[in-house]
Amino acid sequence: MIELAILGILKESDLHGYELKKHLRKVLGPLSNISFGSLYPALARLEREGAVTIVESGHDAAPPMPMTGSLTGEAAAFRSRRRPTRGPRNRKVYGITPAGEARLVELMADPADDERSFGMKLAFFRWCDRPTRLRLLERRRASLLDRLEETRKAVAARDQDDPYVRALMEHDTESTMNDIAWIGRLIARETGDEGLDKETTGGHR
Amino acid sequence: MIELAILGILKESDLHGYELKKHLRKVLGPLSNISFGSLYPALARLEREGAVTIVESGHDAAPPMPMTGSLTGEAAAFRSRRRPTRGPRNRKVYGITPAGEARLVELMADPADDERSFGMKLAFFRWCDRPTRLRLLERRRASLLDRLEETRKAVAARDQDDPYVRALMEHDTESTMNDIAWIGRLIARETGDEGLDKETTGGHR
DNA sequence: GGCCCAATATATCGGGGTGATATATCGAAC
DNA sequence: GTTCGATATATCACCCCGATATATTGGGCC
Repeated sequence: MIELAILGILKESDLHGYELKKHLRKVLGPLSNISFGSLYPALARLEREGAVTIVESGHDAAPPMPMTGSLTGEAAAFRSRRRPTRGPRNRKVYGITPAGEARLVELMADPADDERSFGMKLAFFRWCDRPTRLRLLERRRASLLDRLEETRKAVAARDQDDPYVRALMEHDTESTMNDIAWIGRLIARETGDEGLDKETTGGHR
Repeated sequence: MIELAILGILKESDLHGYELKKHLRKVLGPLSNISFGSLYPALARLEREGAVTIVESGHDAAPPMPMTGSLTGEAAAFRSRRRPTRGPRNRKVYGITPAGEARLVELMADPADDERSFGMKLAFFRWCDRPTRLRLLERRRASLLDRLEETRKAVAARDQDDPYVRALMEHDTESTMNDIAWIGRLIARETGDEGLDKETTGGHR
C-alpha cells in the first residue's frame, strides 16, 4: 500500500519524489522504508490514474517566485529539448487531486491488516472520521487475537520443543499481547473522547 | 530468505512441498507465512543448484509399504507415461544434500537482520554453533538499538505532532525496548551456559 | 453404486516491492 | 579546480505474494 503513503503525505503538502521519501521516513520511521524502485513507479501510476498531478516541473522552480522574466520560459524550453525528462534539479513536484483524495479515503477502508498496512493507516488517521478509525482498530485487534490464538495452539501442540523455537513463540505471544493492549488503549481514547471536547479524559502517564 | 526456511526444515526430515509448507507454518507460526507461489519456484531453484534432491517421486509411495505386488510398478510407469510430471499424488519428496547443508550454514551467517530473517534464523539456531548464534544475536541487538535511536530522534524533532503518529512512535519505542530486553536474555542464556554442561544455570522462571 | 465436495498436491501468472545501478547536477571543502 | 557527497529521477533483475488452473483421493450422503 505504497499509494496510501504517497497520498497521505501529499495531502499535507506538495512535494517531489526525493522529499516525499524523506517525509515518509520521518512520519513512518522504521516501519515501511520505501525504496525509490517502488516510489517512482507508484508516482507514475498515480499520475496515470489522475490521483496526483505535476504541480511544478522544470529547473530550480522556487515557490515564492512565480515569475522571473521572459528568459526563464525560453531557457526551460531549451533545456527541456536538450534533455527530455532526465537530469538534476529537473524535479517534478506532485500534488494531490480531488480524485486522489477520494482514492485515499478508499485505501484507508481497505481491509489489509498486516503490521505495515496498519501502521500506515494509523499514521494517517487524522484524514478519516471516528467510525472508520474505530472500524480499523477493531479489525486490527481481531487479527491480533487470531494470531495470539494460533501461536498459543502451536505452543501447546508442540511435542518436540526446540528451546529457540519455543523462545520465539513465547516472545511472539508476549509482543502480540502488548499490541492488543495498546490497540485497546487507542480504542478507549477514541470512544472516551466521544461527547467530550476538553482533554479531561486522563493524563495518560 | 525462503531458501533458509526450506533447507532448515528439510534438514530435519524429507518432505514434499505441501507438507513443507505445513511444517513451516508450525515452526515459524505467523512469522513468514510462505505462499506456494514462492515455495515451488524456490524448490526448483534449490534443486537446480544441487542443494536439494528428489528423494522419492511418483504415485502413492508410502513409507511402511515398500512393495504391493508386481502391478504397482507397471501401473506407476503407465501413469507416468500418461501424465509426465503433473497430477495428484504425483508428489516429489525432497531431501537436503551435503551442498545444501553447506548452503544452510552460509545463509545462517547472512547479515540480513529484519524481523522475518532474524525470526527464521532463530528458529534454526540448533543447526549452528554458539559463536555464530552469539554473533547473530549481537547484530540483531545492534540493529534494534539503532532503530530505537532513530525513532527517539524522530519523536524529539517532531514539532507538529499528530497524536496518532506520536502514538505509533511511542509504541514502536516500547516494542523495540521489549525486543532488546528479550535479545539480552537470549544472549545471557547463551553465555551463561558457557563452560557448564549441566543444566544448573538456573531454572529460568 | 454414484455423486459431490473438501483436502491434497504441484505449478504458473500478473502485479508489485527491493536493492543495485546509471545518470546528472549542485554546493562545499580543500 | 576538482573531488566528494547530497540531491534527484529512473530502470533493471530478481524475488515474493495472491489468485488461479489442474488433477486425484477419500469421505459423506442418499
